[in-house]
Amino acid sequence: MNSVVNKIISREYYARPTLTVARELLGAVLVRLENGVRASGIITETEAYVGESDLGCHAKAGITPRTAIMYGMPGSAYIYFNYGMHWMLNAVTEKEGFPAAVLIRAIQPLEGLEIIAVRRGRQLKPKWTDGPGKLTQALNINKSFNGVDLCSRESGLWIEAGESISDENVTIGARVGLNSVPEPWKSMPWRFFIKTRE
DNA sequence: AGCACGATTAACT
DNA sequence: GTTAATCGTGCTC
Repeated sequence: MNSVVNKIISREYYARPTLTVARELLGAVLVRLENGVRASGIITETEAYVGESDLGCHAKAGITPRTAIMYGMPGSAYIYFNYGMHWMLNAVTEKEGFPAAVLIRAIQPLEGLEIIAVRRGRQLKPKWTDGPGKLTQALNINKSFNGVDLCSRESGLWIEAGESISDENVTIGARVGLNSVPEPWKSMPWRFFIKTRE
């Protein structure tokens, strides 16, 4: 697509502090390969969920069947079902044993516009992938990807390095949707997004 | 076994 | 701004 070779992001990258990974994933490219066709998008919004002490993080409940993935290998996909209808995609971070992940909240469609249009065409184009439940719908990501290795192309889902985004183009704020989460967790500035581009 | 609720979305007033 | 849709998960009984 562009001049940058499609370089997949390594496990060492995900093994770093979650806030660092959340910030640096902005500009990276989320890729879904399905039947030989690539559908992808530039990551434009992320949120960090960090450990059992973070009361906004599912890991606050400790190890359960659902959260076990977050305690596992960095670079794994943690996918959960919310509000009875939406799949949420996260990338597991930090060292194995420490439960944390980055929620991918939005992307800007890059490749596979045709297939994305089939799945999201009922909505206006700017709304195709501007929410966590929307991008999983657009790229056909569901429960079957829970636990897959994002550092490998085997599963058909991975993340590639992209343009790096400078600080002046990034907005940082409180995470979204944590309505009943107590302070200070509710207001932690752990949401990162790229300022409006053209 | 039953229950309340959620890291949301789309449609509607 | 308000609300229905819709069900897995973790907690209580």
